[in-house]
Amino acid sequence: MTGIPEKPTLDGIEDRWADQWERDGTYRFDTSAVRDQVFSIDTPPPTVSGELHMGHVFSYTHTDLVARYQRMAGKTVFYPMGWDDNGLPTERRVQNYYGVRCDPHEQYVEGFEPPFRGDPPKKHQAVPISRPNFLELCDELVEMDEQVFEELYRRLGLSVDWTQHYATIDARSRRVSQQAFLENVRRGEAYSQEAPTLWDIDFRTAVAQAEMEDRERPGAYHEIPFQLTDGSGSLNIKTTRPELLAACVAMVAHPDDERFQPYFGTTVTVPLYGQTVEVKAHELAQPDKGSGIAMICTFGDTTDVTWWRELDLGMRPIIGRDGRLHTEAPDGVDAAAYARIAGKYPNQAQREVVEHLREEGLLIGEPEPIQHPVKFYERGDRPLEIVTSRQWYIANGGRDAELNAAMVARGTELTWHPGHMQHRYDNWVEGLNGDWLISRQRFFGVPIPIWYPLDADGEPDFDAPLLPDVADLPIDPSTDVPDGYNADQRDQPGGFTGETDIFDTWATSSLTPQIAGHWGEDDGLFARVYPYDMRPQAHDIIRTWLFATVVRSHHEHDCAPWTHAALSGWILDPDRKKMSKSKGNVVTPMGLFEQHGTDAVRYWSASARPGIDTAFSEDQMKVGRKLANKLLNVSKFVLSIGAVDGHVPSESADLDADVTEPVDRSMLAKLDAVVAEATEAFEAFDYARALERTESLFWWFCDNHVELVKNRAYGTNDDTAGQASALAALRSAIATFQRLFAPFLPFATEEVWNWWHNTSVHAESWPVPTALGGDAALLDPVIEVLTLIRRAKSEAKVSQRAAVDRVSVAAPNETHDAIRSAHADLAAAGTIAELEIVEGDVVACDIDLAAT
RNA sequence: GGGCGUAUAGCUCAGUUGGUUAGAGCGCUGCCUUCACACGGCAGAGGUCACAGGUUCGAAUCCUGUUACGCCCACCA
Repeated sequence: MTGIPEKPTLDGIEDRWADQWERDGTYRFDTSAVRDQVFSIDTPPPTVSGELHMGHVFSYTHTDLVARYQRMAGKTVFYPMGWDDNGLPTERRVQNYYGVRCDPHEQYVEGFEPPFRGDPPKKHQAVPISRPNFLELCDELVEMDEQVFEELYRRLGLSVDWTQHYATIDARSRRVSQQAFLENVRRGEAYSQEAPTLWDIDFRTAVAQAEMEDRERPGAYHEIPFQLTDGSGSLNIKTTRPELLAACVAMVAHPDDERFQPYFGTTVTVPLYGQTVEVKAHELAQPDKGSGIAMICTFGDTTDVTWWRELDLGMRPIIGRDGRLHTEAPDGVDAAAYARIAGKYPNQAQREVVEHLREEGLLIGEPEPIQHPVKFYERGDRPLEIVTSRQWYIANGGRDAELNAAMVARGTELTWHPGHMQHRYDNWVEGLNGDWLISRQRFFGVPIPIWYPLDADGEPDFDAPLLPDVADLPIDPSTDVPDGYNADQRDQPGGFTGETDIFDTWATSSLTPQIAGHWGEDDGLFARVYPYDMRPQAHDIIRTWLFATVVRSHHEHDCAPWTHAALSGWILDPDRKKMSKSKGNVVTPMGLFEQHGTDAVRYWSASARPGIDTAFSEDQMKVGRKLANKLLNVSKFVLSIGAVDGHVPSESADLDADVTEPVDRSMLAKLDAVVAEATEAFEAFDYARALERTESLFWWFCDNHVELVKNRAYGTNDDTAGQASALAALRSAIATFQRLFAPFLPFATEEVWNWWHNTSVHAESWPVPTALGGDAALLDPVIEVLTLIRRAKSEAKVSQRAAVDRVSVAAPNETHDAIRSAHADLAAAGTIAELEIVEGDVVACDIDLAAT
């Protein structure tokens, strides 16, 4: 208990209380709690990029509001924190920070010193280093970044239990990730397959459907004739990718398209390259697109893959993993013609093919420019190609209707906030077109824990993978050796070989509930927190993080991973565009914390309704600052009345006996209603509503009720019972407001609470309505009269303290009792000598100002 | 092409099952240097609730349609 300060201030309270909370373990999870007492949160692990941006502040505050409410409402809150440091963003950051690049062919260098630590010059050529050296640098940088992040999150006032923390690349995450995958393999939910796959030619890795996005790109229709092999004419196609003519394996048109029905089953010759292909029918062919008949190539797009599979066509792959056309012509393709494009990138090959077509007179008309959507890896710079390779998949309902229905059903088990976000989930699940591709041909990530036996020729047997023992996890198959083999049998005929791929980052982060809850390591803890109560996250990763987590939970635990999914919106800049670095309009949170105070920044976040994209607004932060300041000052004022040496006399427990005045009971009745509303709102995760109701009554309380009763509270009228009533009601109200605001303004409320308590406000119980049964409406006509008196003084341009000789209040009969009950308070608040009440249709005042 | 969301004061937004004169904050105007707060207080001006129909005694709220903006999804020939 610090007592009431002479001059309350918000300056410096963040560091003081953040340190205190850490010392006291205020937010520590009680591991002995039973499940019913626990509120568990599957916190999003932010990508550790070295800086916190406003989007983090915004959404993490939302989660913290709910966590703080639940804690005060009596729950033990499991609020862990994770860092997502696994995957491409870290690889990129390591490359840029140290001026290196990973080349698996390089030899490991003991004690390697990178050329730079931070900001290599722009013209610096990245130094190739081995994979182990690269991973060491990843670990080093991640550790530095995480320290910076933790400081920022503490400064934001998150009530996280920092002892419950994890990183998606740490040993526990690797173990959980590998163990869950091996369970998937054993149950047949995970499998490897050689198949056409979306492929980023720059990152040289396979890409999942969820990481793919459409971008509008210019292209052009090239009209090209295919000669019928019986010489009876030609069929013309329009294609945007003439460079794939050499990969053509068939033509296709819609089965009902009368223009092409006569040709189904006949053959044509591919121009330039001479291979003979058949004309096929398939419903996916669209009669109104292009010329109505298309060529099928292996592979130009995902429709080609579908056609190839369903029509059981042959394969003529021409694009390699490096994005270049193969140097050798595929089967049946004219080698001399192909030589002109061999080894080129697709865009170069296209120019060459068009030139070639022109030379041969096989281009009908000029290419017709169009804008069309092209698939990109969301982090990539060049269009995705489709390359055949062996990859690992987890069944997610993309190929199995029954599983798909089960995944949709899991979505209905969740309570979505806001509810309409479920549509996005349904949309995504129902639109899946394949299983979840989890293997990546990258370096920094969790290794796929699999080996393959090699036959006498040294060829791996992919159908009989060697699995490690769960007790040995985590493992790295590139250095660890499977049971029954010796290290020197690695990559030898009759020996074994390790899987070189790693898991996609989502394959690990889809297990955050299991990682944070110590699944497979502390079953008691896991049972206390799982399924979690809440998954907070951004709505743009429903199709990735949210869906993937549901998939893993469905397979492993046969339930939904949480009961509530709370989706937060985005920050928009004042032009209503999504805030982004490239636009140069990102503001750093630390500067805002320092300028406005953390509580003020949190206030801005808290005033945004759940799931709604929200404009960045420093004005809102100023309002929050004002609110925090007001809370300090009104607390000081109220608590100072009747205080001794800055200390408030201990509270009487018996409000019923102390609060006797109808006016005071009316105020507490209004507060009761707000407590009920705020509680109801928080139970529905609507923190913004709770704030708005609380704040609205708070200002009314400061401006009206305090002003009305302060003279009685001072005891200026020698009304002892009235004074006791006023003081008890004021202190009760202040105690309630301080707790109602605690989730929103954790620093300011802790500051004022400690003036008169020895406990943390964040460990206090959430307010419940009093049992006084006051008449909430009683004060309304009273305050109306007070406002009229103020208006009269304002219009007369005199001070609000100016004395009034006489006021005649005209008011409807039914309000007379109420106004009479506040007669003395009104007279004192308005400095009125004589106040009379007469009948009238509406409340009105006739005021005689005293002569000055 | 399918789906979802939003549209209320100059700006940012509330408005809970349809119910008197549509609310708040910021900004703006005027006033008060008041003994909790000038990082303050009091008061005031400001709205055809996107548009068009419909249901109803009564619509910002429900229904239909239209427009604008944003987002998600979709097989890109």
